Amino acid sequence: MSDYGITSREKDFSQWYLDIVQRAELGDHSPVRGCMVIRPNGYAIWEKMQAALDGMIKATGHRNAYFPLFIPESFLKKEAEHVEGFAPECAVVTHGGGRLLEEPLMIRPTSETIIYHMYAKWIQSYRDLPVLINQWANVVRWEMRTRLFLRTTEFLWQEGHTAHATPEEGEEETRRMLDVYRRFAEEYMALPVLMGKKTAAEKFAGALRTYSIEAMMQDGKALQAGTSHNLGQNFSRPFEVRFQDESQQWQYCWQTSWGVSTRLIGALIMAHSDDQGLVLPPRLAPIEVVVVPIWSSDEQQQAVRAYLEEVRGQLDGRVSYHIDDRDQFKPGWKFAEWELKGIPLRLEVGPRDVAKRGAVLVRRDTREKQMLSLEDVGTAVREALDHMQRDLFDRALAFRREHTYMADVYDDFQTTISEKPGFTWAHWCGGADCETRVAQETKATIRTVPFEPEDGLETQDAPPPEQGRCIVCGQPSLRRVLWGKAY
RNA sequence: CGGGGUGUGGCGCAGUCCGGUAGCGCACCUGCUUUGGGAGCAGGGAGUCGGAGGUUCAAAUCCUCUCACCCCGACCA
Repeated sequence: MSDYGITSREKDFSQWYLDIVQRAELGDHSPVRGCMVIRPNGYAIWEKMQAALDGMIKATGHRNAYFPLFIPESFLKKEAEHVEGFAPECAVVTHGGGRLLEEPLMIRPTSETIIYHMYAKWIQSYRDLPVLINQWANVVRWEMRTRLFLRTTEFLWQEGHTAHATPEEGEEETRRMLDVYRRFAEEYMALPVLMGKKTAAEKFAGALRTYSIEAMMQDGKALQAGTSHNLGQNFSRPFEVRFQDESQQWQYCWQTSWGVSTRLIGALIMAHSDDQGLVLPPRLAPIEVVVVPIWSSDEQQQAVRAYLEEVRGQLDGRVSYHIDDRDQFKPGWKFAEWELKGIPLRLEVGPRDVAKRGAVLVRRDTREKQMLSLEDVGTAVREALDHMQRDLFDRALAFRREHTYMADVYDDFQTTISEKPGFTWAHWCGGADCETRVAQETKATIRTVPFEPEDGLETQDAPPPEQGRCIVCGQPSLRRVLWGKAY
């Protein structure tokens, strides 16, 4: 019963991940290296994510727009750090219409440059601010090593780009959207995340500051699940995104950008799924309930089919469901199949249920069975979905806490990092050298620097500020930062 | 780019060392029996053995080159 062609997590975690992607038909390799086909099962999850997040982005005052795929090569070069960070991984178009182009076109790795070029045209006055725009788009980054959903050459994402009159507004926006991502991860993905600041080494190329949400996968590794950047005036200066303030002075805008990508589907898989297949949080499941009718004789089939109409009455308008009445598969086969695909609930309806005027409800995550009477089906299903959503979050949070450690001296830190998959809180002086040394010696990097009480955002589960010494150099440190191996 | 591995019906694999009529399981098609945890029997269809050269009477198998994918490392959401 355990071997349906999925490698167990214990045996080989990354093979398990790839098996889920293939067997649940979420995605597949394309003929082009590193590129991914998102299959209908995977895309349906992305559409659920888009719908929820798009609503949250609009609720915070943003509007959607679309900017082009091609970026003049010269644009990317205008911000020094930005070009240094992205040029090596850009795809470049040199020909069009059979002729060599005068200026090569970069395929966007991200859209700051092209968008801010346009902002410069649109913004004249403080009355034009803030500009709050989001776009859903594809981007291309020529990565060395790819993995379906987690890192692919082309991926889908949303990128928000805003312009403000003051640095305070920019900072506020950066944090607001980070918190939107946290809420989305927690409430829809059932994924607990740690918010915080990125170190200089990990920040976005061209940003003043980068914030992120970090999640723990079942192998104890960290996954950056969303980022929000305070760009300061780093782009508004080279792109001349300026406005006249109330006193007729020309000022450069204060800007932000923020994004999440199809990588979140990878996060979903690695956070919740098991050796039987995909486990989806109900709020992102394309189908919430699959109904599997059971019969043998024709008379039974007629009775069950008639009864199914009553069951539908319980489900219609309350949940999204699918009735799997294919005759070529036996019920047991269907059970396994829908579990593999991650559908949260299964409702079994057979002759015994017709006789008792009931149904059997089974949860995907716990495989717990519940006998229902017909008139309770609608509410029981709704309740089970809510419970499952909450349980997935609680389980993931408990897992993260169980796999989070403290270390005070470097020896201890190294042992913990190498022997215990997970996160480690340890003191750090703030120096790039110490960070680099740890990365080289242990493969662990600083995933996040917790917010301070006065920041207005809280890094849940972070140890409070305290006097300590950097685990590498021994210099004084005022707080522990989060270390871990990352995807 | 470096190290390791794999390419053989749709999928998973054996066969390669030691050259000699391409095989197994699943899936698929037909029929009958089945249906509350991946059904059984009988019959059937399907493969230029990743690609290109070479050696040989003869190549999935030996030699050379090449391509793709996976795993581990260097880059990253």
